[in-house]
Amino acid sequence: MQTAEIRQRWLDFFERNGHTVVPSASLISEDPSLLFTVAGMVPFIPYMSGLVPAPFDRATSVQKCVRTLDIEEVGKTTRHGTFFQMNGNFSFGDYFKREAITYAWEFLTGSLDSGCLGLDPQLLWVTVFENDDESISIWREVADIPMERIQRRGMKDNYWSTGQPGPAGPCSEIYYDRGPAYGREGGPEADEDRYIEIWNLVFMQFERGEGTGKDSFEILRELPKKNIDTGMGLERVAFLMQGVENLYEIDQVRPVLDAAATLSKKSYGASVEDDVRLRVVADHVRSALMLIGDGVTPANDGRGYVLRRLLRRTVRAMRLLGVEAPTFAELFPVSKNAMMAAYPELDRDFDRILRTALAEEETFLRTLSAGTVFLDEALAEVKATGSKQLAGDAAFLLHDTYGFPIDLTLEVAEEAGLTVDRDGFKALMAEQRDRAKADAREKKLGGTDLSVYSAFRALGVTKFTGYEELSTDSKVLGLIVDGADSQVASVGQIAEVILSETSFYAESGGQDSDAGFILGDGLKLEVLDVQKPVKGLISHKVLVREGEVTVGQRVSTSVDADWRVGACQAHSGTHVVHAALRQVLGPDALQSGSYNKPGYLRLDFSWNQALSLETRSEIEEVTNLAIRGDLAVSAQHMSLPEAREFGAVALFGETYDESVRVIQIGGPWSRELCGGTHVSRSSQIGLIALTGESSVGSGSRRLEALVGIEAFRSLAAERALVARMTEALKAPRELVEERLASTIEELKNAQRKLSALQSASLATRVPELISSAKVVKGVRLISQNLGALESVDDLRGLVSNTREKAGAESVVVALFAVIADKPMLVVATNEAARKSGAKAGQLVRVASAILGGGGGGKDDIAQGGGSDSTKITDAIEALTEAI
RNA sequence: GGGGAUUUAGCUCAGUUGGUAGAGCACCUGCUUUGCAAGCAGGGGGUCAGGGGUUCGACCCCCCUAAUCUCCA
Repeated sequence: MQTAEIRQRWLDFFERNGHTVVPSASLISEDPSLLFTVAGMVPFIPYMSGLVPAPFDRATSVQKCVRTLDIEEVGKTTRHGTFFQMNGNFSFGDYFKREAITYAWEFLTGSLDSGCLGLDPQLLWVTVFENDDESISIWREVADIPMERIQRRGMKDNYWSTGQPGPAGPCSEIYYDRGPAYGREGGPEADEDRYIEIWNLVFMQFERGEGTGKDSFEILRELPKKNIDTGMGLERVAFLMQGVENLYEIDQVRPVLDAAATLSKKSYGASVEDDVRLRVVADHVRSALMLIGDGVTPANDGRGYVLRRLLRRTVRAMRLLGVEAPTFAELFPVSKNAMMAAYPELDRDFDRILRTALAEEETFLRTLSAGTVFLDEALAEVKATGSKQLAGDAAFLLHDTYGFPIDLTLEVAEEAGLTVDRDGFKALMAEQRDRAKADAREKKLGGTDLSVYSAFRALGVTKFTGYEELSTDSKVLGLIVDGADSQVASVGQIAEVILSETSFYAESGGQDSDAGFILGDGLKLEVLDVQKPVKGLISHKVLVREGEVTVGQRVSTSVDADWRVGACQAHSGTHVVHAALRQVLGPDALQSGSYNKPGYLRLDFSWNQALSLETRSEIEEVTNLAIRGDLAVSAQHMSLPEAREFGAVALFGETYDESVRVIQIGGPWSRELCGGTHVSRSSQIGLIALTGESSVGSGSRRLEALVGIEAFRSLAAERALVARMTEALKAPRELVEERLASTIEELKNAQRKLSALQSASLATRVPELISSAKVVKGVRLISQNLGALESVDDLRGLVSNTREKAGAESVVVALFAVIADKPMLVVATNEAARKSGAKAGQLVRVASAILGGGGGGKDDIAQGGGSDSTKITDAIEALTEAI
C-alpha cells in the first residue's frame, strides 16, 4: 500500500469517528524554543497544557516532522530518518484510555475493505507502564491479546512528560513482529529491531513536579481534564506494509535512492558502506525538499543551519560515492515526484525549491575546492616532516573554519597514505560543543513563564476593535504586577493590564504596538507596550500616571491618533515596498521579516546579492508611483485555502489561523495576509524614501525606508547638503559631481608634480652633501640637519640617493630633518661601511634615543625619530661617537 | 546565541620580532610580430574593509564596528 494511501485511510478513519481533521502545521514550529515541529502533538501543545482552550474535543492529523538529533545514525539503522510523518489522534478532555486503545486496534487490524490496514493481529505486541493494570485489562477486553504478548515496562520506556513540570502520564506502545529472521524471540523487551514500534498511545493523566531525567520527579496530582495524544509513525507502517527492509525503501523515498545509485553507478546492496551513503542521500534530499518547501533557506545558524547541514551532507555522501559533479538538479525532482501525492504544494513551489537547493550546492562545491587546497598543503607539510599522521587540530581547523567535512579529510588523507588523529579531532569538537552549550544554558535562565496568562486566556479572546475605532469602552479583567496576578496597581507602578476589549494594536506582523492611554474615573494609564503573550490574549504594559487601577474597573482605551496614522502609513508602506520589490526583482524576492513604526519601515527579504543603485532607485520609483496612483486599500476575511487561491502572499515563518485577513492594495497589485492596521488609500502614505540596503546574512537582504513626513525631512536634508556643496564648489547642481571629480583629479596631479619637484630639488643637494663628508674612524660620515621637510619618504629618498652617488668607498649617510614638528632621521650604510662594522639600525637607535624616541631597521638602511627637535645637534654628536 | 577564518590594484592572491606595499592576469602606450592564454619594453591603477589606540614610525600589535565564509548550540 502506498504511503499516501495509508495517510488518507488514517484521516478518513478518525474523521468517521468524530475527529476534526487538522492539516499538517508547518515544519517551522510556532514555539520559538523549538527549531522545528518534532512530533505530531507539537501544534496541539497549547491545548494540552490548557494555555489556550481547545477549539475541538477530538482531532486528528498527519504531521510533517523533522528531527536531526540522531543525524549521524541516518542510514545505519532501519528507523532513523530526519524527516518523517506522524499520524496522530488527540482527545482534549473527551475520550480516554478505552477509546484510544479501541481505535488503535480497530484501525490496525480492521479489514482493508472497511478502510483499515488489515494487519495480522497475531503479529502485534503491546507494552504498558509497569503498574498500569487498567490498560492491560482494556487490551485484554478490546483486543483479546494474550498476556504473553503484553509486556510491562518502566519509567524510561513507557512514561511520558515534557521534561518540565506539567502534564505527564503512562504510555502504551504497539509493536509489530517482523519474524524470526530479524532477531530473537521475546517481544520488544528483548529485541526492538525485530519488534518494531509503530504506535505510541500517551495517556495524559497526571501533573508532574520539578526534577531532571526521565524518572526522577514527583507526581503531584491527577489532571482535571485528561488528554489523549497518540503517534503512529507513518514511514514505519509503510515499510512494514510494503514488505521492504527499512524506511529508506518505501515508495516516498526509494526513487531518490535509486537515482543516487544510478548517478554514482553503484548498485544498492553491494556494499554496506555505500548503502549507508545512498540512504543518507535519499533521506536528506527529502528532508531538505520539505524544509525548503516550508520556507527555510540555508543559513549559518538556527533552522537555516540545519537545512544547510542536510544539503551539505548530501553533497558529501555523493562525493564519497564517487560523484564530484552537481547532482541536486537530478535528485530533487525525483524526491518531489515521490512526495507530491501527499503534498501537492511541492509541485507548485518547485522552481523556488530547486533554485534554493542548487544555489547551496554550488556554494558548497566552492567551499570544498577551497578546503581541498588547504588540505593538500597540510598533507604536504605532514609528509615533509616525515610524520604519518595529520594532527587533530589541522583536521579540526579544516572542518571548523573551512567547512571541510571530516570524512572527506579522512578519505583524502588515506589516499595520500596518511592517517588522521581522530581522537584529537573529537576532543576539539567536544570542546566547541561545551562552549556553545555552556552559553546556551546561561541564556536560557531568562526564559519567561507564560502560565500566569492561562487563567486570563481561559476567560476568552480579547476583542480587538482597533480596525474600526481608536477609542473603546472596556473593563479590566486582570492585572499582572512583577509577573504575578494582582488585584490593584497604583501611581508610579508598572503593570500589565488585561481588558475585555481594546483598540490598542499589539505588536505583530512586524507592526509596532500602538501608543496612547487607558482612561477611567480619575485614572490615567500610559501604554508603554502591547503584546500577545498567548494566542488570542492582548496584554497592555502600562505605567500608572494618575489614580489606582483595580480589577473589574470600567475604563476606555484611547489610542494616540497621530501615532496610529503614522503606524498605518508605515505598515501600508511596507506592503507597497514589498510589492514593488517583487515587481522589480521577481517573485523570488519574498519578505522574510519586517518591522514598522510611525515614520520608519524595515523589510528583510530573500535575495543573494546587493542591490545596485539603479535597482534601488527603480524600486523607490515603483513604490512612489503606487502611492501617487491613489490605490484603494481593502481588508477582507476568508479561509486560508481561499486566500491562497486568491493569490495572496503568505509569509514563511508566520503561522496563520484557518480564517485569515487579506489586505489588498490596488486589487491584485498587492495581496498579503496581514492582521495590521492600514491606510484606506495608498496616497495617504504620503512619501517613501529608501535610506539603506544591507545584508543580514547569507541569502538575505534588508531594505530600510522613511515614511511620510520623515521621508520628506530626510530628502530635504539631502537637498540642503547639495545646496551647500554647490556653494562650496561654485558649480551649478548638474556639474557638482563632475566638478568634484575634476577637483580630486587636479589635486592628485598637483601632489604628484609637487613631490617630483621636491625630490628633484632635494637631488640637487646630493653633491654638496657628499663633499661635506667627514672621516670618522676610517668611515666617511655624512651627517646634517636638513631642517623642515615634507615627508619621511623625501628624507629616505635623499639618503639612499646620496649613498648611491657617494661611491664604493665606505660611507654612512645620516640625515636629520624636522617633519611635522618632530625630529626624524634616516641612516644608510654602503657595503664597505657595513664590512667595517657600521650598522644603520644600531646608529639610529643611539641617535633617536637622544631625540626622545626610538627607531630601528636593518643594517643597510634604518629610520627613527623623536619628539625634541632641539636635540638634533646632540644626536649628531652621539651618532658620530657611536661609529 | 557562542567560537574560528577572511577582507591588500579591476580579478586571483603574496607581504618574513613594526622601517619605501608586491606578483600573475587584466588595462594603456610603444616595439616586435600578424593566429591558438603570443613576446619584449615602458606606464597607469592602492583611504592595505571602516573607526579608535600603542609607537619616532602600523598592512603588521591592541580595542571597537562592518561584510563575507565556516563550525557548534
